[in-house]
Amino acid sequence: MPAPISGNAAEPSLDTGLSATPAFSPLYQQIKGLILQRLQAGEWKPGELIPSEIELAARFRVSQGTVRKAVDELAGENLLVRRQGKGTFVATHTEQHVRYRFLKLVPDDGDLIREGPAQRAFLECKRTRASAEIARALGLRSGDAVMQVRRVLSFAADGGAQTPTILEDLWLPGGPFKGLTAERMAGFRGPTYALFETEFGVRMVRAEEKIRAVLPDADQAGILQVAPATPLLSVERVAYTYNDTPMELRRGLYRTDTHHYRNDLS
Amino acid sequence: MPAPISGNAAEPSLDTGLSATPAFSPLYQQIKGLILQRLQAGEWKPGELIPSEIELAARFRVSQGTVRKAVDELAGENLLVRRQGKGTFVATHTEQHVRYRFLKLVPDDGDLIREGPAQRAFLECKRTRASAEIARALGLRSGDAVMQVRRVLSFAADGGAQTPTILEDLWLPGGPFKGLTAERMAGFRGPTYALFETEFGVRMVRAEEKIRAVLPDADQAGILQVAPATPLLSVERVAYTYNDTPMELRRGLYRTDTHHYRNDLS
DNA sequence: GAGTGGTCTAGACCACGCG
DNA sequence: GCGTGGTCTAGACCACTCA
Repeated sequence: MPAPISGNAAEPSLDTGLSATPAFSPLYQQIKGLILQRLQAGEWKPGELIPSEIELAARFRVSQGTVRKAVDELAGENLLVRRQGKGTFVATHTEQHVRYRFLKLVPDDGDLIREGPAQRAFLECKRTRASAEIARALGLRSGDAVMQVRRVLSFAADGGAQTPTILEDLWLPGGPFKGLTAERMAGFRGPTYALFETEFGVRMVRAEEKIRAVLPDADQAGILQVAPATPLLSVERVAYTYNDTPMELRRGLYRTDTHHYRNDLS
Repeated sequence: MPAPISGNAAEPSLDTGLSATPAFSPLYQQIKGLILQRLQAGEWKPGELIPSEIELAARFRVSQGTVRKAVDELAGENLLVRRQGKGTFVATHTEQHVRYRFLKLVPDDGDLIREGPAQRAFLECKRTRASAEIARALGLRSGDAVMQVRRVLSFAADGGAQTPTILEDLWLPGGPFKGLTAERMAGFRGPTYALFETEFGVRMVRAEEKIRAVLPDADQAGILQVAPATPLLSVERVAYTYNDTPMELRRGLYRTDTHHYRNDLS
């Protein structure tokens, strides 16, 4: 139980060699950092209950209000989930009441009902070596081992027939994802990121997407059952775990004839 | 200076006819509502300094901490901007150090420098009547007066030549935007939403976008100087002012050969 | 130095979930 | 009824801005 600072009021934390700016950091930020460390270290695992504010306050030798502000920020970043009367939990993709937290493609008719969590078909799951481009995105070196997955998501149209709507290629660093197979992915109930959490201990925290309009090649058009001249959304995503470490590169092709990519700006 | 509640602790606010649930609302939420009212009423205008926390606390008969929490939330929603040592200001699109807060199209080479705030050409600005579709999006009735604007944004390519990249059609309710002309828009320095603020008193607070991949018609292809078979991003935006009132419908076509739509997920 | 927002504390009470 | 997070208060001190 490290006492993060000495006095009562905040002080410039550790002195970094060149102290151009004293780099004042509020106490609650330091507490936030300490909590983050424990999350990264896997001390508190996704879905688990973390110590109560009062206990954390005692442990860190600060007031409950200071812990509260640290936890507030972490909850705002979707790393923790507060539940009044129960406690504070490590956020998870498993039972996140919003399934598909990162999937912004929604049916045109505002039906959020999501007719069954989409049908997934895994076309490929192989171990390969990272190209320069893939390596750069994942923070690896060219030639490093990576897992490559290709899958198709189909959504039920009006009649109930499944329409292939998303074609995705995933690249994952070979180390953490050793042992990933199409069978394991196909057999898993729930979001892919939930599988990554429970089976590989990798929790995706945030992601960046680059979106373009493109035409599919013959292969892609065939898989998505569209004419070659059909414009599609190209969605390139890099997903990060704790500490801004990239852990997934994903290239998706979205049909937008019955769905659209929805984004809220503020 | 209305005292929002009677006692010391929070109480269920006004009793709504059917009191199925007492609808408990924290004090700071009520304060937030009161501040919002004043913002909507234009009592504090964009860019202006609002009263200090201490004065607001006195005015509302609550503690500074309660005002602080209300202001914190409003700042989080980009309605207010806090500046330490100076005060709290009403947010504005004018000098928002991030120009183009709602424009997510960025050059492929991560250069955020934004080579000159884009060159704008206004092709049209006319008063028309709302179609059923436009009316629905803007919360009007079919046939109501609307302003319709068509413009092209061009960005400098490597050499320095301007490349037409965005073709946008805007629809605005005729009432608030009476007197809008292409000349006024062309002559205005700064973001369009800043013009709306200073010239028409309409402040855009948030927006929703629906994105698809499409092919341009002959007209559109000509304006954007692309082949007819070039896939483009279709970005349909509804922008809202206070109180979730829609005030703009915007349909954009984005070229994505040198730029991409960037989105951060968390 | 005065005024503003920012941090930190300590204590009280409330709403919620659960046994 | 207990423990949790949620709200509210009052007061102290710190960091920043500007005259």
